Amino acid sequence: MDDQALFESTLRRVAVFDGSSDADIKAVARLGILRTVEEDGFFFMQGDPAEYLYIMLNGRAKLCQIALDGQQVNLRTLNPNELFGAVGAVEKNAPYPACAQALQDSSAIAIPSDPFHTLLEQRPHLSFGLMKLMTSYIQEMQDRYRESVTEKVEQRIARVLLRLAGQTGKRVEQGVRIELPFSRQDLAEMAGTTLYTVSRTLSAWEKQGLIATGRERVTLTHPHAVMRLAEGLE
Amino acid sequence: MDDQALFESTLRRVAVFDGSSDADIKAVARLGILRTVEEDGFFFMQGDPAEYLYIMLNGRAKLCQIALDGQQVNLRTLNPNELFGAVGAVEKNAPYPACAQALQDSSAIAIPSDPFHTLLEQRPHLSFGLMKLMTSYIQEMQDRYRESVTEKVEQRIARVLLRLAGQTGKRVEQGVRIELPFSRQDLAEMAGTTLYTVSRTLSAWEKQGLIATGRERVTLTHPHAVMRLAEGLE
DNA sequence: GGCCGTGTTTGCTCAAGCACAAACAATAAA
DNA sequence: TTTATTGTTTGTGCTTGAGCAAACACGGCC
Repeated sequence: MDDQALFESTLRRVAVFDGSSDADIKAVARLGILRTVEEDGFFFMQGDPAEYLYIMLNGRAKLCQIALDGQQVNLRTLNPNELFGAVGAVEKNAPYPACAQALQDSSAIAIPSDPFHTLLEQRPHLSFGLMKLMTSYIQEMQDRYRESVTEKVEQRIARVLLRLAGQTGKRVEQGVRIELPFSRQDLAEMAGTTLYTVSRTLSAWEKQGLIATGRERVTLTHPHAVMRLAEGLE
Repeated sequence: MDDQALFESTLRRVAVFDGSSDADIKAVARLGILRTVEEDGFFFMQGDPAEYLYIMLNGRAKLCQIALDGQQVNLRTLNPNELFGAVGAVEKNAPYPACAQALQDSSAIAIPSDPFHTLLEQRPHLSFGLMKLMTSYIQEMQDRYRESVTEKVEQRIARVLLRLAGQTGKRVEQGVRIELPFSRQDLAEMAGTTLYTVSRTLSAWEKQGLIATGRERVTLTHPHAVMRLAEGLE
C-alpha cells in the first residue's frame, strides 16, 4: 500500500473527518507527508512555529509543557488516529503551545498548516470536526484542572492508571495490563506529583493486592477497587 | 438606542467577530435576545443543555465547575464583550461543561445555538473566529493546569491578583486597584486554594508593603514586586 | 447609637507529600 | 560473567498548606 492509500484509510478513522466526503479525505491526504520520529524524539517543541498538524499513525507520544524551571508537565498521551498540533491551521504563525515527544518509535501524517487552512475555508464541515475536537479537549483540560485542585494525589494516580488502562490496556488473566512501558517518573508527570509518591502509593496498593507492578509495568488486578479510589470513595 | 443597534455595536467589539462583514454582524444581532441576571444568579448551570451562547454586555460573571463533593473551582472570569457558552453551537444537544454565575448584576446577549450553528455553516469566517477563541482558551487552561501542578500557592495567588488587575484594575495614586469586590473566598477559588491561605498570604504581603487590602478590596502598591512573586523569583 | 450579618484574621493542629540519600533490582553492554 | 546504566524502593526529616474554631472588623439597618 502506498502512502496515499494509507493516509486516506487512516484519515477515515479520525474523529475530525467523521462525515467528510471522499473528496475531502483525498484532498487532505494529498497534502500529507510521512514523518517518523524515534523514541524520545520530538514531533515539535513548545514555541516552534506551528507549520504542520499531525495525525498519529503508529506508536504513541505525549503532549507536554515545560515550565520555566525545567519541570515537565504531561498534558495528554497521543494515540494512533488522533489529530494533534492544529493551532497553525487556525492562526497563521502561531507557535505550538506544548511539545509532542514520542514515547516509542512513532510515525504520523504531517499536513502543512497553510494549505490545510485554505481547505478549511472551502469546506466548513471540516471546521466543525476541528471545533468538536477542541471543545472535547477544553473539557478534558477543565476536568484535569479541577482534579488537580480538588483531588488528593491518591485519586489522581488512580485516575492516571485507569486512563492508561482504557487507552492501552490489555485484558490478561490477572486483570488489565497497561501495555506501554511507563516509568514511575512518567506516571508522576501525568498525575502531577513526584516519582517518590507514585512509587510509595503503588507499593501500598500492591500490598493490598489491588495491582501488580514490575519495572515500567502495572497490571490492575482489581480495576473496580482502583475506580473506587479514583472517585475518592475510600 | 434599541436592542438591535446595541447588539450590533457590541458584536463589533467582540474578538470572535473581528473582520466579520456588516451583513454577518447584523445576521447574528438579529438572533440575539437580551438576558439579565442579578448578582449570584446563573446564566446557565453545568450539565444544562447548551441552547444559547452568550456575549457579555455589562457586569461580570465567573465560569466555574462544581466537583462531586460540592467544591467550587473557578475557571475564569467573564468580562464585557466576551463570548461564552459556545459548545451548543458546535455540537447539537451538548451540555454546558461548566456553570456561569454572575458576580454582579449583569446582562448579556443570548443567541440560540441552533440558528447560530446554521450561520457558521454558511460563513466559514465565523468559524475561524470561534476556533481562535477556543485555541486561546485551550492555552489558558493548559497554562492554568501547569501552574496548579508546578507552582506554589504563593505564586498562584500573585498570578490571580495580576490577572484581575489586568482585567479590571484601575490606576490610582497608591498603585493599581482591583475595582470589583472579590472576597477572600473568591480569590481562593481562582487560585485553587483555601480562603485561610489567601488571607494569610495577603496579610504577609501587606506587612511587607507590597499591597494594601480592605474588605473585598486589594490595591497593588508595588505591582512589580508582585510580578516577581508570580514568577517565583523570590 | 447599638445590633446584626457577612467577610476577615489568626492561632493551633495535623496530615500530605516533597526532598534527599542510599540501597536495591533489572536490563543492557562489554 | 562482569560492569554500567537505568529504574525502583524505602527511610528520615521537614515544609507546606489545609482544616477548625474563635475572635475581630466593617458596613448596613433599625
